[in-house]
Amino acid sequence: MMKNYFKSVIPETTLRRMVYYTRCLNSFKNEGVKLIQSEDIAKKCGVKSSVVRKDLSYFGEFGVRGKGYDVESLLSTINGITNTFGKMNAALIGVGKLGSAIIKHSTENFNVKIIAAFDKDKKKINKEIGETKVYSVKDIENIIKKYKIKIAIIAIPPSDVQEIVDILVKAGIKAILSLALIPLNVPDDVEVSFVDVLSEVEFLFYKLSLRRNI
Amino acid sequence: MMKNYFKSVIPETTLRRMVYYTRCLNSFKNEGVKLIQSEDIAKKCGVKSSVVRKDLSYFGEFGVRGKGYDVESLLSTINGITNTFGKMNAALIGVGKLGSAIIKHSTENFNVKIIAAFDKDKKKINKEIGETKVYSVKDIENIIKKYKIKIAIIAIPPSDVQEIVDILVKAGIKAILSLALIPLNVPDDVEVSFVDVLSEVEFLFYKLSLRRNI
DNA sequence: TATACTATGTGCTTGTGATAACAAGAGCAA
DNA sequence: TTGCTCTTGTTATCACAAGCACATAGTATA
Ligand SMILES: NC(=O)c1ccc[n+]([C@@H]2O[C@H](COP(=O)([O-])OP(=O)(O)OC[C@H]3O[C@@H](n4cnc5c(N)ncnc54)[C@H](O)[C@@H]3O)[C@@H](O)[C@H]2O)c1
Ligand SMILES: NC(=O)c1ccc[n+]([C@@H]2O[C@H](COP(=O)([O-])OP(=O)(O)OC[C@H]3O[C@@H](n4cnc5c(N)ncnc54)[C@H](O)[C@@H]3O)[C@@H](O)[C@H]2O)c1
Repeated sequence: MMKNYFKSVIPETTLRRMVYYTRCLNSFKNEGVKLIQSEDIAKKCGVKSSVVRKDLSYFGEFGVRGKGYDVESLLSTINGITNTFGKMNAALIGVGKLGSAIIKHSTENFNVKIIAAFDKDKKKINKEIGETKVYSVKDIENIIKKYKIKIAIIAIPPSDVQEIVDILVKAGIKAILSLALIPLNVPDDVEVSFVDVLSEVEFLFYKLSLRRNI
Repeated sequence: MMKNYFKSVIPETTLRRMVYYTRCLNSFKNEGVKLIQSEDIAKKCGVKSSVVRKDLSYFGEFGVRGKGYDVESLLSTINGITNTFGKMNAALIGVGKLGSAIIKHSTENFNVKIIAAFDKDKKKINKEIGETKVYSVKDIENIIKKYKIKIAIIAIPPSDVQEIVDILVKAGIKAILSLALIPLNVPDDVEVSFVDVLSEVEFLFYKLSLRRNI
């Protein structure tokens, strides 16, 4: 039987769901659950069980037929594949309202850890929020290189974003999550993605209004 | 020639892009640009021009062959179709760090307007943030009904979310955007969507790590 | 009025993801 | 061992979205 280890390409949708599966598995683990079925994961994540099995099968065979999946071993297998081992260190630029909300949020979430934050406001520099220290933007390159950080979250006003992006790329950042909705100029090997609450709300407005019109 | 007004179903992907198209059009309008081509929109939104034309064609024929689209009339046509006319009033629950960042963000964005915010903290109630007044959670039903608000954003701790969701649904809310990552229990006619910065960051970690392994 | 030109709108192909249905494998009991 | 049950892993099918490529319909110019 051909094993699917690292099939040429894994669908982005699958990768997105993997995030939810690991959360779900962690939550089962914390409840002391040892063994689960694809159906259990599916219910908790709001997808179909066949989707769960298909997704996992992109990486290999981890279950036991007739039984299910061992929670702990499935978790550590996924951690091994993604090389993250549950510890994902990221940087954050802009310790304003939004930035500090994200830092606090990350302390409640056991996966992503913001290990360094940056701001240009002297009043904020050298403060600590939980375990996260706030540095000057001048130190971005030093700190990013020192801690070998590969992913950064940007939560500053749009006008300054590209300038900061250039610094981040120079420092070796390989993926950027921007909360400002302006196009970013980056080399091909740097992943960029955007998150915006209000765009999502607008989308919901469109969806509602068209629903009535059909 | 059959006009496509309200073709049976419009793809979700199209609807998501419509949000970006309208922003793009507004930005062109503000720059004083009168006439544009699908190529212009495409470049600004990072998609292909054929996608733009296909998307618009789901709603009808708005362009002039050999010329392009009239910015202003295309905008008002879309506003007419979506019945939003550029004014999208939403409510927000939880005026903490995240909530107040979103309210501020909405003042910088000319589309979605947070016309009412709610909190349970007495110190925050009756304050005003920009033009947004903060009410007590006890007033949710009254205010939502009074202003006929159909969409709500939830930015409170996960533990209290379902309780608030029930109140919102009872008050007539038809779409909920939650920033807490717990499954919501709602009737079938209520749309639910989630936004989470850290899930997106985890996804980027997975993407990066698998990129190296292929 | 004719001709060249330009960008739209759309039919069609291609690729990708979702879903269902089923075969295969593991455990268990007699 | 044989047969039964249970859940995985996989295959085959369906649905949908992306993108090409061109006919179409409008403008501009002479
Ligand atoms: N995508 C979303 O869903 C979303 C939601 C809310 C806000 N936003 C956006 O996020 C940004 C921040 O919002 P906020 O409410 O936290 O604003 P804020 O004013 O509270 O905070 C901004 C912070 O960034 C710092 N800063 C500014 N320029 C900087 C620079 N060049 N280098 C380093 N630090 C810099 C400031 O000192 C401040 O601490 C805004 O532009 C807003 O539009 C996006
Ligand atoms: N999805 C994301 O990207 C994201 C990012 C950051 C934070 N969060 C989540 O958003 C939530 C809020 O974060 P924050 O940093 O603003 O926290 P916060 O403590 O600053 O604010 C929470 C606010 O909600 C109010 N509140 C609490 N319970 C309430 C209730 N039952 N009814 C009405 N109001 C209530 C509080 O009074 C407070 O004003 C947290 O649970 C956090 O995990 C999500």
